[in-house]
Amino acid sequence: MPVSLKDVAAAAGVSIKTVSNVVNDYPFVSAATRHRVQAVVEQLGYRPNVSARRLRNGRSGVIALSLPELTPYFAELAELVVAIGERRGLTVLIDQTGGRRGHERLVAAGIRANLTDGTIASPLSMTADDVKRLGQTHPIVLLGERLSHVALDHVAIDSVAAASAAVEHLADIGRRTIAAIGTARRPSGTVAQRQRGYLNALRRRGLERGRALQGDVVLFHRQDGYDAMVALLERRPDLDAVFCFNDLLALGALRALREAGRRVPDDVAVVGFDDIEECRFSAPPLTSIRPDKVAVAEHAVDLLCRRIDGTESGQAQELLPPYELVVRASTVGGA
Amino acid sequence: MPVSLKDVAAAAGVSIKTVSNVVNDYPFVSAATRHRVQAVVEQLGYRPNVSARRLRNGRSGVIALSLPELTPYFAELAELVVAIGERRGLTVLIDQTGGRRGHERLVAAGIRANLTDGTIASPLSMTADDVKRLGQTHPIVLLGERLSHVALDHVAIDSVAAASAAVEHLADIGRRTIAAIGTARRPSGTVAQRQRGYLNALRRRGLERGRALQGDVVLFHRQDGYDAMVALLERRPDLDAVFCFNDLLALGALRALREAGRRVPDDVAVVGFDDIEECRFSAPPLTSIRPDKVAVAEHAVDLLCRRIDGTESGQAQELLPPYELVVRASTVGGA
DNA sequence: GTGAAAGCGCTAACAC
DNA sequence: GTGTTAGCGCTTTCAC
Repeated sequence: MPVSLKDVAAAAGVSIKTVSNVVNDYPFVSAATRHRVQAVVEQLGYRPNVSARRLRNGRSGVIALSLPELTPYFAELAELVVAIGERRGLTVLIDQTGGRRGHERLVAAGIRANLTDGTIASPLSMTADDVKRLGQTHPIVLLGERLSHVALDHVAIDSVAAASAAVEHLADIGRRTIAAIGTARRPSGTVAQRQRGYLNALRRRGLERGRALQGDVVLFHRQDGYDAMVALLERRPDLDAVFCFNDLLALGALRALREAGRRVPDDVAVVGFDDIEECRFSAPPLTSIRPDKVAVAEHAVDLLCRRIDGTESGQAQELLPPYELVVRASTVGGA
Repeated sequence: MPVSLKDVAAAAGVSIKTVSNVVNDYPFVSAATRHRVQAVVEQLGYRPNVSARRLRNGRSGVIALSLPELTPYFAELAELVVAIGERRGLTVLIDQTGGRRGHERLVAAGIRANLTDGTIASPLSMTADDVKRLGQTHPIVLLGERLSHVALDHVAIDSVAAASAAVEHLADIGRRTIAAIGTARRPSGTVAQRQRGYLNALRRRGLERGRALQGDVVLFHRQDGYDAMVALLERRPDLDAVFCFNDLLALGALRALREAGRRVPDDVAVVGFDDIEECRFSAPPLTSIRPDKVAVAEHAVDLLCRRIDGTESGQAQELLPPYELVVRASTVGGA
C-alpha cells in the first residue's frame, strides 16, 4: 500500500536514484526530469520512509523532547521547542516519561536513541550513569539543574540567584517571616538550588531561617502546595510571606490561604516560579520568576543541532538563559 | 559505536539468527545458548534498532498521539494514553501539531505514518480528505467530535447531551439568563455540538436564547474567556449564569467577573467543561463536565491496537465514553 | 537447535 | 545528468 521510491521511479520512467535526487533537492537534475518526477510524487502521494532513511544514513530528522510530565511549564516549553525545531526542519516528538526511572532509561536509551537523532531531556529520574552511557552514542542536551555535574550540554537558568531575587522582593516589601514551599529534607537538583537561594537571601537580610518555615513536598503539584500551606499555617500562623518553588505549588497555597481567610497579599504575600500562563488568571494574579523560555528552547535546540551535525564536538557546554521577576498582585496590592 | 546483532553474534560465537531468536524470546533455543547470548547482550549494552526492525516487519511498537496543543485537558489525556499504551508494550510519542493544517497533514502523513504503527489524533485542523487519505494506509483513531463523519474509528463523549446537562444544572438552581462562552458564528465540530446542547436546553426550559447571550471566541484559552466575559457583561449586565465550552474559558471568565466585582455564584454562576485539575483550585472552585478520561484513553488505545494487529478490520467504530457533572462552588455556594 | 541468505526502502559511490 | 550496485540492522524463509 505505501508507495516507495521504486514505485515512483517506475511510474515516472526513471531510475530510483533520480527520484531520490529530486526528493532530496539534489542540484544536478534537469528541470524537465525534476518536474515530471515531482508530478508523479504528488500524484502517488509518495512519502519517504523515515525508518529506511535513518537506517541508511543515520538521520531521521526527528528529535525527542523527553519530559517527566506535561505540567504547564513543560507544556509551554514544549510548544516553543516544537516551533523552533520545526523552523530548522526538525520534527520534535515529545516523550512523556512520567518520571519512571526504568521507563525513562530504557526508552531513552533504546527506542529513542535509534529512532531519533538526538534528545532534549529534563531528567527527573535518570541517574547520572544512565545519562552518561546514553550520551556516549546519542546526542543529548539536558534541561534544568539536575545532573548538572554530568559532562553533557545543558541549559538551565540560575535557580539559586532567581530564588534569592524572589525572596529579596518579599523582604523589600517589608515581609519578615518568609516561608518556603517546595523544600526537601535531602534536596537535590532544582530543589537544592532554590532552597539555597532562599536561605542565602534570608541570611543576607538577617531574617529568620529554620525548618519550621520550610514546607517540604514530594511533588510540585497544586495539591502539594495546598497541603504544605495548610501545615505551615498551622505551624507558623505568624508568617507573612511564602516563596513557592514553582507556580503550581503557589496556586495550591493561594487556595489554602483563601480557605483559611488570609488575605493575599495583605496578610500573606506569595511568589511563585516559572510564570506559567495561569499566573495571570489566579486570584490574585501571582508574582513569579519568569525564565526566558524562548531562550531556553532556542539554546537547547541549538546545542543539540550542533552536536548532531558535528559542528560542535568539544567540551560540554552550560548555558544560563536570563530570568526576571514579574510582580503581580499576590505581592503588591492593587489589581 | 552502536552495537548490532552482528556484534553480539560475533562476541557470543553464534550466528546472527540465534541472537535474534533470543532477543525476540523465540522459544526453541537451548537454555545454554540463551544464557550465553543474554550475558553478551547485557555486557555490550545491545539495543535493537527500531528503524531496522520497523523497516523489516512494519512494526516499531511506537504509536503517535497527535494533539493540537498541550493545554491542560490534552496534557491530562496524554498522560493516560502514555500509561495505557505502556501497559500494552507500546511507546507513545506525542506530536504537538500546533493546529497548523500544513504541518499536521504533512507530518501525520509523512513522518508519523512510517515511523509509528498508528496514530491517535485530535484533528483540529486536518481536513476530512487529509485524514481519509492517511487512514487508508495508517491506522488512525480520532478523538473528539471533529470529522465525526469520516469513516474512521473515533472516541468522543456526547457533547450535545453534556452541554445540555450543564445548562440544565444552571436552570435547576434558578438561573434565567444563561449566557454561553465559546460559540462561533459558523460553528463546527465540538463547538457546534456544545452550542446545540446549550440551545436545546434553553429551549426545553423556555429560557431566552439569542446572539446577545453568546460570547464568540476564536480560541479556547483563558484570555479568550476573559475577553468574551467582559464583552458579555457590557452587553447583558443582567445575565446570571454562564456556560463555558471549556474550563480555560471559564477560568478566564472568572477573572473578568472578579474584576467587575460580580460575585460567583451569587451574582453569576459559572460552569466549565473538561474538569481539568485547575478547577479544584480556582476561586471559586469550578463546576464542570467531567468526561471519563480514562475511558477515552483506554478506548482510543484499544481501537488503535485492534486496527494495528488486524483483530478488527470491519467498519469504523464510534465509542461514546460517559461523562458526569461535577458540582462545585462556582454554581452552588459554600466552599 | 542453529546457520546462510534475501530483502524491507533508502542513499552514497561509482560508472556511464 | 542519470543508472547500477551495495549495504544500513533486522527478521524470515529455508537448509542443515
